[in-house]
Amino acid sequence: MMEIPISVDVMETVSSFTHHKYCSAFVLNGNNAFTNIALHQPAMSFDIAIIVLHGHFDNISLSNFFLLPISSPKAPSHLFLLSPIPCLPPSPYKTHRNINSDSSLCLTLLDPSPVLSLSPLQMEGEGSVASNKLINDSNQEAEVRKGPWTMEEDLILINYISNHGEGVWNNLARSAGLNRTGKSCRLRWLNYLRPDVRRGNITQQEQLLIMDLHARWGNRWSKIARQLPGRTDNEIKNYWRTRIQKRAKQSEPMDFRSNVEACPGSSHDDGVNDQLSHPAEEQSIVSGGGGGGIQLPQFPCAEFTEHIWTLEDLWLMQSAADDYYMI
DNA sequence: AATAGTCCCAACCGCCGGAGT
DNA sequence: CACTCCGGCGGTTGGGACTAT
Repeated sequence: MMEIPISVDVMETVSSFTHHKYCSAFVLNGNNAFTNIALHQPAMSFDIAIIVLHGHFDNISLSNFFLLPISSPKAPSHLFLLSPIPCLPPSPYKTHRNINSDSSLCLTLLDPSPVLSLSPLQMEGEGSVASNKLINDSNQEAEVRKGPWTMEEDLILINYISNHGEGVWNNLARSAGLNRTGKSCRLRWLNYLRPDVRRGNITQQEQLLIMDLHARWGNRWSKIARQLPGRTDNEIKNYWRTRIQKRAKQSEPMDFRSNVEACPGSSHDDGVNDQLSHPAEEQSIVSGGGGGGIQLPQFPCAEFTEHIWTLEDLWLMQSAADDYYMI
């Protein structure tokens, strides 16, 4: 992976867009870590988000970007992407001053209009099967696309829903110009793109809750998921099958037990089950609310820092923000 | 470094029930 | 009542990521 240093010129460009009251800019580097490069406000609410793609990405997911807006009560009105991917045709926002002679730096405005022109975000990695199929399909028309969603499709879907809301999914797919089934769009939105989808590892509390609810309800994943805000049935199902079921097969003692026992107030199974048997408390369990004020995470401030935000940090931000805005 | 094996999860498939006609 | 359409659900799987050899 070739790392491209962020030049001062880029910083100036970014800074020129950070005059907005609620605005932030990030560098997303190849290690899935976010470097905050121009944070002017506590990262609780963004109207504009600027993300600089730093380095080379073979496989990048839009969910990485949406970790930013989901920490705010509303989606940002604009999302800028600064990308060192070669840009054709030249963007009016294009900056110069080489970062690399081969790769221009593009500033792409992702306008929330329903019609989205092709951005320069085509990643090399997706150039093979998926996009070839897309091209072929455009010739043959009508053949519905399957398989992994591209960033373009994600953006189209997000833009469309943010402007028109959810509706009849088949109509939505047609109206948005997505060559996908309504089912596919629904699934993608609900399991992945929806702003309130919570990501990150399943916590000990969530694991306990999943096990308890599964004991009660069986494989009713969607029902179980409703008790874990932000978690999808698909995620819980996968988690169960790949972790819990596997361990059960191996007849290994669940490692959560030792951790649970280490937690004050949860010294044995009875206590845990008692706690879980009250739905009202389930909410408090998963949201981490144990009484007392909610501690918002501390964010780096104004000037440029080298502070690295990992995905974990952002997940923490998101959950804290969720709690904050629910007050 | 190369290969094989394993893990994980996004996305698909098929079925079902409800709503509308 | 029968049919169609659609959304929701649970089961399954392809393939990329990761780990072990």
